[in-house]
Amino acid sequence: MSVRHALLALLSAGPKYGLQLREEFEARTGEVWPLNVGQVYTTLQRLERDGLVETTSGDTGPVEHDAPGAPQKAYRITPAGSAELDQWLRVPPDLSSPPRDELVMKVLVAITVPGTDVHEVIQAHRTYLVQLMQEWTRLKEDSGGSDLAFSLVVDAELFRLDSVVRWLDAADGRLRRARADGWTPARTAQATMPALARRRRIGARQQ
Amino acid sequence: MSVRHALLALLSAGPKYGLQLREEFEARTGEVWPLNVGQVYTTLQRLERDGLVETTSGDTGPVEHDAPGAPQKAYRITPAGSAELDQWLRVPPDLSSPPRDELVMKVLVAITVPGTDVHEVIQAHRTYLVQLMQEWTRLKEDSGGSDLAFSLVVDAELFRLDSVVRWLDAADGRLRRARADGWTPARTAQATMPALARRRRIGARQQ
DNA sequence: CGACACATGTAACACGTTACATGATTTG
DNA sequence: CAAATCATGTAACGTGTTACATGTGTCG
Repeated sequence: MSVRHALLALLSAGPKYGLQLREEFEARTGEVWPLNVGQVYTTLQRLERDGLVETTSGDTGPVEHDAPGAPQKAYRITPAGSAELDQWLRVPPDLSSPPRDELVMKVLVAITVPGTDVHEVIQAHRTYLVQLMQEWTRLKEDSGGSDLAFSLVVDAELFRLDSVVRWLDAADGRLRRARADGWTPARTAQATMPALARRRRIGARQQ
Repeated sequence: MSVRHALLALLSAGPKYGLQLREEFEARTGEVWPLNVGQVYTTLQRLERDGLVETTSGDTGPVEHDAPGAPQKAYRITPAGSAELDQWLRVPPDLSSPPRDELVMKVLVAITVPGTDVHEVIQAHRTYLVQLMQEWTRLKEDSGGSDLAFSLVVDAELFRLDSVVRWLDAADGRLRRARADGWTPARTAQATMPALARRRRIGARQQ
């Protein structure tokens, strides 16, 4: 839902066409978040279908020929689109359950995969993350803060990566402590066995 | 790609069937990350198609009738599936560009939407995030740390939310400073105008 | 002319969500 | 038996990705 509204926002500053939206999107995100063109067009189609956007055929230039395939098909935001955009800007994303994070998933899952050293997995990812942070930091320093959008996006990434590293450390400690308390993956697997499966196992049907 | 491998991981501890996978997935994630059943079945189909998983029709129970629709269709991980899982556990997610974050997008976009007070938008989200963190913290304390998976997932969410709050503060400061330096959204919009659009505007074709 | 950049699309796929349909088994 | 639960599946849609197809304009 991010791209959809980002396009709306770009259009709120004036009518634009497809490729232009792609380039402005990437400029606004410091060239850090690439956006493939195909998605721009399909998203624009959906926005038009939903009445949030309309094509200005003849406004930014007298286009007599409605011939299909004619270049420079400009889109303009509608009042409904502006309202939708205002809503989106102020309403916080997903109040419900937190998004599934792939790295967190890996650690959670590594706990119960036989023959897997969770500590080793955690450290491997930690090393990689620290390295990534160093690269981003270097890029940020090289830019000298001249590009506001770039600085903001890189900052966001650095803060995020830092939080992941700190979580990995916390998780490592938590797991070490749990193991010291005599906790084993098998015990958990048993404990989390669904009530259903406990009552009525896979093999229960056999004769 | 998270669910796919998570299912593989669950199967690496022994054959399981659809609903059981759903429940074990949610148990492993402290009931914080719900998983809809439909996705389990379609993902299993894809895993089977890719040879990472196979159905054990007759292993966990003598199922003479291969009648379609028969309950308890158990899946077993294949050697190829184990290899894939090992890979996934150790390879860090997406080395390339950072994921598009919706909240970051909102702030970036709010800068250039006419009639929008970025500071106000930032503060609105900040307030909400702090409130969310308090709720998660309360839930964590209530659980008393007895559920390892729950503690880990909530920790991850708390670290993440904290990093977002700190980014919002940094962004607010950065924007305040930029504005003090005479920076304006319009200037940026101009500066980030793609070379293409600068050379050959929307109206260039008229005439 | 031929090559290249601009510009718009479409097709196919992966993943995720919600909702619905269909059997089988258990339980009141 | 009837209702609830268990279990598997499908349909439709949104979003995102990659790749390809198709025009149009410019320029050497």
